[in-house]
Amino acid sequence: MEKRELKLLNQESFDLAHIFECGQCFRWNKEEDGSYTGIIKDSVINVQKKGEEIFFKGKSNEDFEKIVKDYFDLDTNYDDIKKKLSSIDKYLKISTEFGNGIRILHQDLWECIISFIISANNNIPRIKKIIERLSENYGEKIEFNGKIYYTFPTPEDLSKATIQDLRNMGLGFRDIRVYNTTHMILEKNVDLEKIKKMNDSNKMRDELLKLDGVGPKVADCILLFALKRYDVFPIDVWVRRVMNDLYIHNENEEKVNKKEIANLAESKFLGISGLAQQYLFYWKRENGKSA
DNA sequence: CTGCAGGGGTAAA
DNA sequence: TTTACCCCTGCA
Repeated sequence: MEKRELKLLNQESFDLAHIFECGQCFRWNKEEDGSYTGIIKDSVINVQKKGEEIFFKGKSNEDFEKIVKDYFDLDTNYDDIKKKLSSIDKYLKISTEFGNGIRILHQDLWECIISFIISANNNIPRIKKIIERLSENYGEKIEFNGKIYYTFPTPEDLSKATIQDLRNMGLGFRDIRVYNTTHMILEKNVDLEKIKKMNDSNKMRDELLKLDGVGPKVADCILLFALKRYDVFPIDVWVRRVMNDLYIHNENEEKVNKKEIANLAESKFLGISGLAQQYLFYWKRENGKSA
């Protein structure tokens, strides 16, 4: 493990809070100085922004620059995306301004699958705690700047946990799902490497849906956050709320069916509905009903 | 202090 | 289409 540093200048659209707090990831934590520290595969990384400069410091065995560029999706031009989205209507215009600096992270597929299985009918603080516990117990230890961090466990490592072990770590009814999915992936009943090479979003989704605990919403989150499928549109309670408030106006929000939302998203959001969603979702969540 | 709803859904009936 | 689900927090 070696210490690494990387500095970026004039990086368009890069806001730490908006990236890490928009609900896409669970393992980044804010430091007292305003920077964020997190784990990307086997690397610890601290990100700090000072004016126009962004500093990445960390510990890694791999090509640090490559990891950062890939994970933070630096080859995608978000100014173009915002321009395109804000031309749609006033809500996209407001929300892309509000969420200026959001980027969709390119997360590890395996970690993303387990994380979003855990997210089912759960809240963010508890999701984060559970993922930390899994990492502490089954991941690998890394020391950085005097603190101890843990990588997210590999399928091999996590397969050592029994269902009872998982229950003891607070997964609740999700224990059996994580257990089954871990073993399905380990035994290549579902081959993650094969999924990464696929082109058709629908075929990828079909593969993911074979995993225990992966339903339509979780599958779409995985497609968006780990497989860079910007055309998918994960529909959860928040998205349904936002879409109803802005476009559908049904008095009984719970009666709005998913198909109606999906059709609306597909026709309206120019083939990048996943990105549109992140802006709308983040904007509405941070502003409550007043927005 | 106790009770209870509800949280980024899914699987099973 | 409806229902239970583990655990935790916030609030009456």
